Amino acid sequence: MGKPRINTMEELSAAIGVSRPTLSRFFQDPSLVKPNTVARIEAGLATVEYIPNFFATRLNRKSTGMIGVIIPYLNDLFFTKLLESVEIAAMEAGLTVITQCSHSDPAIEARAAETFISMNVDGALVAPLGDHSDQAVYRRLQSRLPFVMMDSRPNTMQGVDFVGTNHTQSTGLIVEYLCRIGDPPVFLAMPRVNFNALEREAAYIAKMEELGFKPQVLGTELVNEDWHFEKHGEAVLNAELSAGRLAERSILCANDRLAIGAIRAATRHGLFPGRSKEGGFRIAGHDDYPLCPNINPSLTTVAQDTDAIGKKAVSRLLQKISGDLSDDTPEISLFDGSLMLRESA
Amino acid sequence: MGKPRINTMEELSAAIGVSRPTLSRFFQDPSLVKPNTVARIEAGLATVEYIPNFFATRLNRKSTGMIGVIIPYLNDLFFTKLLESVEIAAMEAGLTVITQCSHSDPAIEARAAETFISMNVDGALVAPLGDHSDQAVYRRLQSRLPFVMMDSRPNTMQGVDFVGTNHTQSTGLIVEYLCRIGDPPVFLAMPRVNFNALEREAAYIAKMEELGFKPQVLGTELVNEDWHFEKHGEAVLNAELSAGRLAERSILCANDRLAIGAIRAATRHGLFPGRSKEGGFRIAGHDDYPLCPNINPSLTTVAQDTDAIGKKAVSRLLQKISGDLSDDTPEISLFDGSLMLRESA
DNA sequence: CTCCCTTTTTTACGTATGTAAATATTGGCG
DNA sequence: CGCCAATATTTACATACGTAAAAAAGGGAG
Repeated sequence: MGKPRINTMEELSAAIGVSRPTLSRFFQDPSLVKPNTVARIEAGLATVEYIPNFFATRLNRKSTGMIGVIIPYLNDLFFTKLLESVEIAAMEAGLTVITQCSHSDPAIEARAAETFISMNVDGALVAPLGDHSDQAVYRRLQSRLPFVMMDSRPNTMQGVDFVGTNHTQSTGLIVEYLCRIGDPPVFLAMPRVNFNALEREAAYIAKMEELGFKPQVLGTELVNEDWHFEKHGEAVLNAELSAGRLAERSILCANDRLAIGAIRAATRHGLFPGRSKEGGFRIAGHDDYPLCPNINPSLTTVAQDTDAIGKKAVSRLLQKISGDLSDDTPEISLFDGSLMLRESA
Repeated sequence: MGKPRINTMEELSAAIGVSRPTLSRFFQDPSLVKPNTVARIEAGLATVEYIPNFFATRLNRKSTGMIGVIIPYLNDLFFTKLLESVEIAAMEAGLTVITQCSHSDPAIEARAAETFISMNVDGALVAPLGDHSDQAVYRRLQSRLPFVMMDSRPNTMQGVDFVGTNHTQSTGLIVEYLCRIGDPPVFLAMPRVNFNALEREAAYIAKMEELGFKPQVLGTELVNEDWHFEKHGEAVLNAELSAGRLAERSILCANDRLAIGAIRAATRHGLFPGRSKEGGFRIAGHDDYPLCPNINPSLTTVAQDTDAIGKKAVSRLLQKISGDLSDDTPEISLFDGSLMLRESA
């Protein structure tokens, strides 16, 4: 529209006849200004086009009202769900979220951290890359601002606030289910690049032994260089089936994307995993990837509570930002997984 | 590490004995400073921990070196791929990317636009929401800064720079393929909330008529309120198959996620779409969603060149930012789709 | 009408850096 | 040794707003 554009608060002050400090207080919190004056300001604002400068606003405030969020990958609906949950929670708390993606590159992750520090964000939330990460980056953030890790945690980062899934519980749950209904599962793992995958593998082994079964882990060797989860799952199971193995077994995949690939391998061998057939060939996953209900067969899995994780991460960060912590012991919040029974197991 | 922390350039100047303006020039571009001095500064920087303040840096520059990017959804790997391409291209151009997601909410989209203006970003790239968007938001951005739309474009926004797919070509390509190899396809559409879907529908109809076939469009009525693409595709095809229709037809879905749902519906009716069976039941999609190769059967589709779209959007935006345009006619860049022949059709 | 309290305005300074102009320094060369 | 050019430093001001203190204005109660 043709509203006159006003660039600074000074000009605005002149235009609507209210002093600049009063305007400043109005933009921070209208309740600090007398209702009568508020009305005058709002009437004036309706007349012009003015947006306070973001940088000038933050330059001399004690709090920027921003938090930084780093996720490792964009092309994974799990992180995307987590990010959505975080962004909504932060928005409800009135925070501006600056999201950065590492794109699988530790150097980019490090740069994102620098940016956050440089922006004086009130706090940072990071879902780390796998092994590759330079953990000095996390320690740096940890030492400079309120900091919470999400999803997975390097085993060398024990003194940090963390929010994630209890993989011992979640993996135990599905191992127990698979053992209860049919054959004890083998575990389709992946190359050791992901902390969570390792935790799940360990949880699988522990639960199997607890139940008196012999654990069996597959797929820890790299299949091809720039592998994707689905391709890896498909390749590993395909090799097994081609060798005449596993056709009557249950297969627990370290995550759903591996399972999607495994299902494809099975289908190409004429096998249709399913729980209908007692004791027969079954495939299960972990995470409850959004597409699980929509594939053939739909994938039995154990859901991570991404929504709870995102909300908790934000609320914990806010708590650390506000500074009213009874003690400064790092808080580890682990949410239980829940069984999603579908067709595949 | 125990490096002393230095907060301002003034302190840094005192600490390493180089004047502040020189430091300022050094941080903007070391080549503006004599190599000898550069060495001295770098030696000093290695001794301390200093990061220039992001806000102060941008406050008084003519260019902030930032661009804003808005995408409508996070939980869709198509947008995620596009965003990745954009972020990488921008990074290579030395730009800081501020990403905001609309989360299907026009109010959030509008707020994101305000944030960009308030941040003095050098330019904005937006993939709009569907119908719901308040188009005043786009016009506002368009009038205030270099602005390029991506992916889809409201038909009322004709005077804007746009980068996307040539849906007439891409849809025509797969319609032609389907007609050539077997039965002319019916079109599985979706409720009219998405501009691209409409373009594809129109392209389908045009190509069918060109080839002398009668177009048939399904699924334009809303199935349930908070529908997802997969569920919609599944529900629509399920209804048809249950009514004894379409079992021998070819089905072209407006996008791959609909197709994934359609395949599931087919499977549950004992139908396995495939191109092996000449003239038989087939399902095809549009987009080349990353999971297409991994489902059962793998999905034949037409790929959007998200990488080219992202790169072009960034380069066009840079061109507008630099301001050296021979004329100011909006540029419309449409990339062709390419056929991805897989198992389903 | 005056006093007192609340709110606003005025004034002034702070935030961390960019930027331009004037001045000083340095190095190379004749 | 001295001059010129390149570079660095000094000085000063600019960016747009936050914030605090002092002064002024406004409004209600007595």
